[in-house]
Amino acid sequence: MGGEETATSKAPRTERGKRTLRKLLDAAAAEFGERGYHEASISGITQRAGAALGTFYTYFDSKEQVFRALVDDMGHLTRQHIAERVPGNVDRLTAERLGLEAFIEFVREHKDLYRIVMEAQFVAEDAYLNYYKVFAAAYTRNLAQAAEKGEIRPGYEEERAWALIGMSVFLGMRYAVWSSDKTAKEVAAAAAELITFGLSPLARGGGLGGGAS
Amino acid sequence: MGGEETATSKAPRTERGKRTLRKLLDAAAAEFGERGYHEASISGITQRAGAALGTFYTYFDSKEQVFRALVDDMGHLTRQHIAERVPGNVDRLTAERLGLEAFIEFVREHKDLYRIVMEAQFVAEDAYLNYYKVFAAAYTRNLAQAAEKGEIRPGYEEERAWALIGMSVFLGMRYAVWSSDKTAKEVAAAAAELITFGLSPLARGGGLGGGAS
DNA sequence: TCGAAACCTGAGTCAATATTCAAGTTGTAG
DNA sequence: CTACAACTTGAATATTGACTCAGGTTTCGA
Repeated sequence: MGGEETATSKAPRTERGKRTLRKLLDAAAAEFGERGYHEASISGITQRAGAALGTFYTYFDSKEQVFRALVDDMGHLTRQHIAERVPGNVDRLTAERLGLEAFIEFVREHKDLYRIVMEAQFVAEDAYLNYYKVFAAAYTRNLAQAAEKGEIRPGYEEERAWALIGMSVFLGMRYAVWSSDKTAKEVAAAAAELITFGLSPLARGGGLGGGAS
Repeated sequence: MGGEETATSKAPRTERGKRTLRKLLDAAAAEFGERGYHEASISGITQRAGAALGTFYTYFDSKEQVFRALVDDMGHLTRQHIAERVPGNVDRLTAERLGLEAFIEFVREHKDLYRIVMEAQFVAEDAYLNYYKVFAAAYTRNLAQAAEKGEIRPGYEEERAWALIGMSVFLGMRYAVWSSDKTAKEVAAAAAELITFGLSPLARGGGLGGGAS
């Protein structure tokens, strides 16, 4: 997959240009995040950025292109943030808890960008697909490796990856985007307990986060 | 709560009217499902329905109103379909598996409507919120009851409900909307195994679906 | 310091389409 | 059969907002 660099001809060549581009990207994130893709307007973006309408087209070909750029950006940022918070040497079950905790925190700090990712499903489906496929592939691999090491039960790696991603996404939506009435730690502990032991009454009740609500 | 009946003044009074309304609703589901809310056009809807443009406004006040009507409809249909497939007397863990299986099958048969529900997050956020809140509340209650009966470990009912809904939604998206490369039964079995025992290598490996991929 | 390249400006163009409405057609009660 | 209500029609209206462009201003290497 190639598209690291965006449009070739539109890259800024001076310091001033770089500053303007950054202002426009931040403004676009805010505008799309607050108003959604279709309610958002280019003039809204340039107003937020303190620039003239035409300036937008110095750096972007279209409304859709800047939106896609933001989605890709979010993918990088998310993976980076989670990687920073999850040491490479912990076992899979611990990694799940820390990863979810980091994810929820991240979403809280980037609600706008997160909303953009979700809306990409309807605006730039391929970008959205790619976003989650990258996650799912990495996740599937991690699960398979953990299974080999005996850290988790083997089997169903792909289905589990999608199930776990869905869990994270919805917990992020509910406890980061919609409301922050519980801490990321609490939510992550609850989910980790579920991921580790399932719902079965036979599993040991102690363990991680305690057990009571 | 309460909006069962839609607009009062716009209800059809003759057989012909009822038929036209139904054609418009079906056409709207197809148009929104295929093209998304904003790409969809009223003229697209009326063309599919074989009606004139103005006829749409005999039955609906606006584009958004018909969209909301479809979201509400989907909520009813989904709950009904799942309730039909999950006997009331089975234990919670079995209910989870059957419910997910029914859900995936349902999404496969109603991809258009399902896409509409997801897009509602950006078009009619309150309708979307309501859709999931109803599910989450019911789910939370079911989990609490099951815990009382000793069918599952108690605690974290609300977080678990959202986590499980997220799982279903993403598995539905991946294995029903995007691709049908696995049967609903297979996917449900994998998820049920995860929900029941978690990932822990300590849980018994036999049980439900076997274990190997 | 100079000039070209880079950048900025915002009024104007243009296509799309949600919604209205005045004039017809069909159904049905009496 | 008649007349009114229900329904249908599609051209016209009105708004919106993405995108263009011709002319300025700023930057920066030489």
